[in-house]
Amino acid sequence: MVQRPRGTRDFTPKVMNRRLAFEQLLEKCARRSGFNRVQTPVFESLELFTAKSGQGVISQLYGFEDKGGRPLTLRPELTAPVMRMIAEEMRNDTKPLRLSYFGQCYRYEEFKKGRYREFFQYGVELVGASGPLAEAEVIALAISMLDACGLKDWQIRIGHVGILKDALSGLGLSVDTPEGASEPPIASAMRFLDKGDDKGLEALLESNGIPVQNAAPLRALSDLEGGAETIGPAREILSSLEGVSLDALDDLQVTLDSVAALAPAPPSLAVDLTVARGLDYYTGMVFEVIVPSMGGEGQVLGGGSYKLLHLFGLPDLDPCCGFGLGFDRVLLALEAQATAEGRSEVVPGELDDMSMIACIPFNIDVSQVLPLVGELRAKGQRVELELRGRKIGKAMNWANGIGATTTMVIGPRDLEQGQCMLKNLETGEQQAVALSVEAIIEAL
RNA sequence: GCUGUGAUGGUGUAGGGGUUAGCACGACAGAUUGUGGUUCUGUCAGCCCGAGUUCGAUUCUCGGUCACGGCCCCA
Repeated sequence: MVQRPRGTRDFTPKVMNRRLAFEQLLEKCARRSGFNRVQTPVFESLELFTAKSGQGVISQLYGFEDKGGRPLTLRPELTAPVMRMIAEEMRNDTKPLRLSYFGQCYRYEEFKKGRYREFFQYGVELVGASGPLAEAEVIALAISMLDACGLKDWQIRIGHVGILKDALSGLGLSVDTPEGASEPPIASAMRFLDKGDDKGLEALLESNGIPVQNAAPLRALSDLEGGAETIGPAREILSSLEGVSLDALDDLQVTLDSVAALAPAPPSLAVDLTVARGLDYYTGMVFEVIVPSMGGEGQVLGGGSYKLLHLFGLPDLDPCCGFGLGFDRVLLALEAQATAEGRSEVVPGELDDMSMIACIPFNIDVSQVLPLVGELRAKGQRVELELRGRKIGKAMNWANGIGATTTMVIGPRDLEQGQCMLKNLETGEQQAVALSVEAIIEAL
């Protein structure tokens, strides 16, 4: 038997119902903040992603050539396509742009729980406005979304790549990659700080001619933990270092205050100056959301301020701010939470509007009920018609099996009397109702 | 990139070098030609793929594929 390709998934109606409910919930949040949905192609020019992220990404791309030999690839993420679309289609639109998107992305890598070769990303980009307030809008939306989906166990970590970068370059570490090295000294330093590798950090400072005693304040800075109150100590540490500006820290303070005013309070908010997004186009505030119970694949959302539009000839619109939400991962977290709490509703609202009429023509010609079925559907009712001519007992079983909430039995006797028998499958109550759309809807 | 475990009807599982391969759920049909979720009966449906060892492999060995984990990485 042919199986589905490695790292992909099928979604049955039951699962899809949940996914649609989740997508709609996210979309509603986005719309309330003024974000509008866009969509881009599933495949793009290969160049779009190599330009943004470098040649290194090619190994994880589903790349191919079309019949004209043009190098293409399935998209590995959605930020670059949206930027491309802005440059191509939206140059003259009123700024700032608030865009949301949702779609499949593809990465050729080993997959596991919460990590698939075909995965779904929901995200937003705020383009054409920058600074602490724009950043706060984006973070506040992320918090509102997670709050709305009912997830309880999560924490948001907010940082600012500029702060640590300024401190390090202020000390004299270079942002340029020396010959023969794989990364600039400043990136090495950030990695050592992130991993807690003090020896590596000290060796690095020494080899760059920087007094080793600077390692201690850097370490203290990156070890800072806590909420918004962390800004104070950070300010003290930074003030003790030579040639370091406090502007970024001031901005972060404004962002945090604005977020607190705009969004519900998250279960846990941490200011962490070592939050580093993977790629270097992030220029300012960065943030991520972790679900601790998910272990190694626990990062469910990540974003920040970045500069990408200069690649498309629109440097004036940089920096932008946005985030991507791991649709599959959040759903996994919600499912785990629902299981733990013994709830059947995983996504808020997924069980709403489940009413469905199972129409059972009994010993009559089906054509006699078709107009009624059509009218009920036209009025917005979900109506499923028994198509196999089952006897009454089996038909009831069928109605039960498809999850109908009401059965509508119409037999010869009913036709004579101009009625149908409506039965509520939950309560078992049955009543005769006149054979008209209005009467039936009224009786539901 | 490294590494551990596994693969039996549609689903979940038992078993084991020669078996009518067992059980549960399921779907379908009947008991029940105007009323479901219970019950009874019947039917449907399975040893991942390839090679090797063997008189004989679903079982043992190797390879592949797929699945589930732990690291590394993660736009």
